[in-house]
Amino acid sequence: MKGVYSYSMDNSLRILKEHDIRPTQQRLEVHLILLKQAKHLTAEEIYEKVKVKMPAISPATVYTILDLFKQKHVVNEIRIQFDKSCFEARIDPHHHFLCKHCRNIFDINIKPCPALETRTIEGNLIEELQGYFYGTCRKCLEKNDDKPV
Amino acid sequence: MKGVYSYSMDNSLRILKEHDIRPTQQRLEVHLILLKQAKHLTAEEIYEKVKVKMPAISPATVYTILDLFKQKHVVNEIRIQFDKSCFEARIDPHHHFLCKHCRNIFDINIKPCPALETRTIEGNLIEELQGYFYGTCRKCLEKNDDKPV
DNA sequence: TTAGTATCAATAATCATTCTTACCTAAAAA
DNA sequence: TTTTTAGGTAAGAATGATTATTGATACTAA
Ligand SMILES: [Mn+2]
Ligand SMILES: [Mn+2]
Ligand SMILES: [Zn+2]
Ligand SMILES: [Zn+2]
Repeated sequence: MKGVYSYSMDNSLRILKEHDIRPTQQRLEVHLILLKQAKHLTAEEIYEKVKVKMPAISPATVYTILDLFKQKHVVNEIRIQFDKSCFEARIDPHHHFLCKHCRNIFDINIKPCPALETRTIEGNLIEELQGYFYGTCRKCLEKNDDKPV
Repeated sequence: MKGVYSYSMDNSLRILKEHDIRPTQQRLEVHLILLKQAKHLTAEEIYEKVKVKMPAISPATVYTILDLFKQKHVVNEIRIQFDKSCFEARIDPHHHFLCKHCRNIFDINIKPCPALETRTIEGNLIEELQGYFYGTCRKCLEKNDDKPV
């Protein structure tokens, strides 16, 4: 993660161009937000952030842009929460953890993960994978906060 | 899988009792359907099947029952499809594959999977996990059916 | 029996996401 | 420059799976 992404509009511009995405203002803004945050944001959260700079934008536009970004592989969509999607600029396959207590979502590194290292399983071609872990995060364990929200 | 489940109402009755679930007709019926199918069924599909025997039942009841079953760990819910959940009677942790072409969902066995063998990762306590794989299944590869639906 | 509790069906409500439509913009063509 | 064209966007309606609510019924324990 460190240094892989830098947070300038120039960078977003370059990345969009590299992926054959016409860089409109709205698309640049959405992409920059994801780059800057380096977090997992819902469409709603992204919409709220874009609206600060572009008050006229609509949620549907954000959804459309995220959909395009997904197809062009400039964002990763995760469905670790049942009721809504999150998006992130990190696109290399990696797993996620959702804490039942604090509801935080963060990346998980499984040391040698066979799932991440193979292209096929039992003859089936893997084009995408998602690993979701649910439980109690380290911080909440320390707080002895055992009951889920 | 072979022989682990048998498909009688007696078996459903026993399993519900073992999990402190009062065995109503509706609950037994939903459970039996999942046992018999040994597949991944949506709430809608389960509802349609229950309705054959119990025409008065409503979708909300099926959702309520599935929710109870989840809490009591007699079913496993998988969210490999973005728009709806599937349920299965198999409750030991295992991964799933969704084929983009034929839309089939099936179990995947990762030989030694560290994720399935550990209770904590980086200090975080894992209480549940889901591994979702997306791509082209063996059968569709054989058919040389390369384009997703 | 009777009060208290749990379950259920039906309906309405929720709410993230998608669809539809009309307008707008920017570049290509003339 | 003017016209054409394609694509992008905003707004609001529609979708559809799931959840909440509610009133009725069935079970349970004393
Ligand atoms: Mn991530
Ligand atoms: Mn399964
Ligand atoms: Zn936590
Ligand atoms: Zn297939």
